[in-house]
Amino acid sequence: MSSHIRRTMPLFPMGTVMKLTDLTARQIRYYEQHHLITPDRSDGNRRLYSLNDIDRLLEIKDLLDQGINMAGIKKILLKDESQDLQSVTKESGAKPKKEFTDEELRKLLRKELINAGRFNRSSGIDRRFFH
DNA sequence: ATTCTCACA
DNA sequence: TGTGAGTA
Repeated sequence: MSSHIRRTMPLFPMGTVMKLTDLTARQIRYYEQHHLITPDRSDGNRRLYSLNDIDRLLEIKDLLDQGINMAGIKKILLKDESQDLQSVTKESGAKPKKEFTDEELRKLLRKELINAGRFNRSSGIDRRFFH
């Protein structure tokens, strides 16, 4: 129950998500319009993304790299969502649910703390996870 | 310095 | 989807 909170808690702003996912702000907002992600808003109407949102965006990026268009991505993610709401998936095989491991999170958050204090423009965080 | 919304050569 | 304008 508490892990849900951890993943749902609004944490990072646009800039961070951009670096983490290697997606443009335009894309990230665009996917939101298509209900692929639902980040919370905070103070001055600024988006705050949760770990779930990050995972979601990374999945989208994967699908994108695989040459799948928005239509396809929508189908996949939205269908996957309805499955979660309905029943426990155990019979029809494996549902590709990719989530951060604790170690990955450690790296990301550490990187964040480092970049937080300074004006570090050289991104390339997730180049270590994919590619 | 960052992010947001909106609109389009 | 990119990008620039004008804000908050």
